[in-house]
Amino acid sequence: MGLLCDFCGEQRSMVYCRSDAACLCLSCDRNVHSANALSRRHSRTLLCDRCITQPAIFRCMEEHVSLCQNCDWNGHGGSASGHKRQTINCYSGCPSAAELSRIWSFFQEFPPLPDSNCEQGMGLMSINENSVSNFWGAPENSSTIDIAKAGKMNDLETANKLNPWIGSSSTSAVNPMLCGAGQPAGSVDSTTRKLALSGTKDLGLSKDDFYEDLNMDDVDLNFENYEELFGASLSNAEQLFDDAGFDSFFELKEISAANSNCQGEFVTEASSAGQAKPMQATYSNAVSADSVMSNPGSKADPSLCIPTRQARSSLSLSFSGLTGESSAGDYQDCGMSSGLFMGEPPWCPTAPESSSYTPAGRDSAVMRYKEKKKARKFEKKIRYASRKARADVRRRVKGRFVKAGEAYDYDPLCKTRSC
DNA sequence: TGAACTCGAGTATCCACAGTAGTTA
DNA sequence: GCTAACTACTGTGGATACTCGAGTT
Repeated sequence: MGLLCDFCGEQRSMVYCRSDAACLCLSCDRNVHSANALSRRHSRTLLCDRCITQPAIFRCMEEHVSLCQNCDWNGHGGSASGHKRQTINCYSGCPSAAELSRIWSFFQEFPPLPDSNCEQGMGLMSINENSVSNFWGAPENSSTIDIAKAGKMNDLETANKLNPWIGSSSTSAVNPMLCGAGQPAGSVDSTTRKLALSGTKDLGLSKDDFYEDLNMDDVDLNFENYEELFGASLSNAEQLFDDAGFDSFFELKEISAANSNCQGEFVTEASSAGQAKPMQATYSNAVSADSVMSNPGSKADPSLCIPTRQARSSLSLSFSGLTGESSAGDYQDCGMSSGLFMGEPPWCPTAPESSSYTPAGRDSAVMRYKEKKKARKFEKKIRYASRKARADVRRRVKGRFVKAGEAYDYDPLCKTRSC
């Protein structure tokens, strides 16, 4: 990745495609992602104007630059800079320049492209309404309030027109904080996050929908030993999860808080390290939190994702203060939104109810946790729909595929062998 | 208290075969 | 450099066997 387009190597790269791990100019973006229906699903976002390697998360309206989380924090001061910032949404499909300008209200600020063909090409783009899937809610919820204030997205109908992601009222603009482009260290203020969450209710989305999309269920899977992992520091972590709508964590909190003897080093560390610091997850056994939070179903190296049972028993997940070692980029490939770990402010004052747990409450929480775990969907991503279609109709004997023409005991097309 | 047993949850494996990727002529 | 032919590999779903931990006897 670099300044020049990874595809043509000539034009200045402007957008980042996580699926391709490529930085592309607008022209090549259109060419590459109009090739087929699958490529049109790739979510892209702007490149950081400073490092030109990471997907941008925010647009600084004061400096007119797009910044990734790293550059926003390191060179820009994050939210502390006081600059008015706008969240940069992901998009998919082949939006036109006009549509991009509606997704990104600042799009017109961009200097004219050196190659006029690019802009011309952009004008030829079209959004494929059927080629994209929903990652998250509508932009008026997931973007910053500034958009609405600016009157760019204050009309739901207008927003829906821009939104091919959720059926008839969908958007192609997705908050990169929540989309697959990765979740860098967060400087999204809590207000924004709460707004985004409250918006889910308006859209008919539940919190379950939210954390399912963010693979939080997978996190549950990894953290079998949640009571040990979270210990009694839940009062802090609770706020973060609560902000993000993770009621499962609230349940964990209830369960763990009932076990008052679950005190770890982490508690002391988190409380003394100062609440202004974003947290960093660390493993005592050198397994990075990144690894743990990343795709739990990975077969490539399970040991990196899911510690052995023995190791898990000795694990202590530490949500301590932020250290400079943990860059935003470290989290960008996490299946889970790292905003959960890097949000600002990371730790809010302890919730008043956190100190009053009863055995009944614990039982209730355990029950709810088990029910939710039972109802959890283990959906896997289908990479080849054609293969799935064939497998769906392929005849089997005791679950195994059989050669065409041979006897079978299961026909998915008629469910009974008699047919 | 520890051993043996049961139960449930989760995971690995198997199968055929179309499609993809890489190599060679 | 391009094309065709060939080989090797991948991924798909359902049933089953297996492992492991927790609970019970």
